[in-house]
Amino acid sequence: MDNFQGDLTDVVRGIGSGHVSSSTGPSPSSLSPPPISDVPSVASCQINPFGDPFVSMADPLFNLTANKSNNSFEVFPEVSEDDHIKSKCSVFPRIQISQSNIIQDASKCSSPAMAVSSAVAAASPWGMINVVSTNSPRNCSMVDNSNNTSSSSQIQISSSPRNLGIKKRKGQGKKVVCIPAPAAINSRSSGEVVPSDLWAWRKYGQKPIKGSPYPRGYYRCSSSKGCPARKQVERSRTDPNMLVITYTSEHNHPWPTQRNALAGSTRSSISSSSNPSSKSLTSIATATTSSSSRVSQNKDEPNKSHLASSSTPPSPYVAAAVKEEDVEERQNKMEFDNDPDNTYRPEFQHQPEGFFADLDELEEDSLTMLLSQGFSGGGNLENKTTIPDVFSDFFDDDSSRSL
DNA sequence: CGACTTTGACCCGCGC
DNA sequence: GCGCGGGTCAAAGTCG
Repeated sequence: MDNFQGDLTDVVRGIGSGHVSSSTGPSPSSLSPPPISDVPSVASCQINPFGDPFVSMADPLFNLTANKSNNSFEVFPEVSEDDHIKSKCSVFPRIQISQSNIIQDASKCSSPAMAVSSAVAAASPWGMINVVSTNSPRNCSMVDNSNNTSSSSQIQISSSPRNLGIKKRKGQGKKVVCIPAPAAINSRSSGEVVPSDLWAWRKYGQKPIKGSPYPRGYYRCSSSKGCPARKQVERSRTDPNMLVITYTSEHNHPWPTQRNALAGSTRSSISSSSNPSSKSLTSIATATTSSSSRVSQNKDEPNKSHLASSSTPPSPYVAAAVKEEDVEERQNKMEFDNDPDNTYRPEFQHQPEGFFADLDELEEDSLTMLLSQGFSGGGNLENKTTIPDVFSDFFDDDSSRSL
């Protein structure tokens, strides 16, 4: 049902594909994104037990220089969870898709921020992405951007035992992601906006939540049978412009393959796929995710929806490491890190070659779409970064699609 | 026809 | 023990 909905993936994609300049470090104040080459990478994208690309991916395209010494977790300070995401941003980094007016928000945070300069950001309603992992009490959360959602927004990712009143299951960790709701563009009649990611999600329920005027949607991973991964999507009570997405459980399967990704993706409640104009409006928000992939994954353009022909998520997205709340999960992550066979592991910045190798496996259109999402919007490519030749064709070819 | 969304009912955990 | 609220199930309907 999130057909119209913007996608986290989209957000990420925008980031990654857009000229992502990211900076981590305690100087959020630097409003001008450093040249890509100088930009420290966001983080090592490490494990994302949930398999969510936006959670853990770095941006290989731009070869963000990762802090090689810094593996993910350290990059992102822990943040606490709270039932309501408060508008206090204290200690965690943000990924900022910097669009001129966006970065300043970073200064609000005392924590390291990633300034992501993205041409795409311009086209995207989401200017800022705040990826957070949580563990410590009350940290940042959502910035009150009610007034500037269009230009600035964030994605917040946190793990917490009980986010938003969600019952915690044993052994499960949760990640909460807050993103600006692509409202009008991606909302359906219900008013619900459901960002999605590269996984295929199937809605299995919706419930009104006490204390919130907005219902919560329940989704499970449909990329693979028996996958326990679930997510809940609801609007923030404190800021209706923000969506709070809670991921629960991990995917028990590799990154969805093209086939899997397409599974159940044929439906498109939005006409965007067939309607060029609407598509252009929603391309950023919808084009990529599994769910969104439903939108974009039309039979007409079956290959455009996913990155997924490779078990390794070849995501050029800005990555953020998420710190798990549970020790167990952390251990699992560590295991992931140490596990060469881990299929989820999007540690691209450390393995650029591997990344490109994976790209070969991707279907051209998938990549095209992916990349186009990011680059087509802003048009600042030339001065932002050097795009590997391997992608140039995609950009050229695809830019028109998203425009 | 298959896969999805919708939605009411049911189940379960938690607090009182 | 009971009630509330959240999470899940599953039938019905929708869509491509």
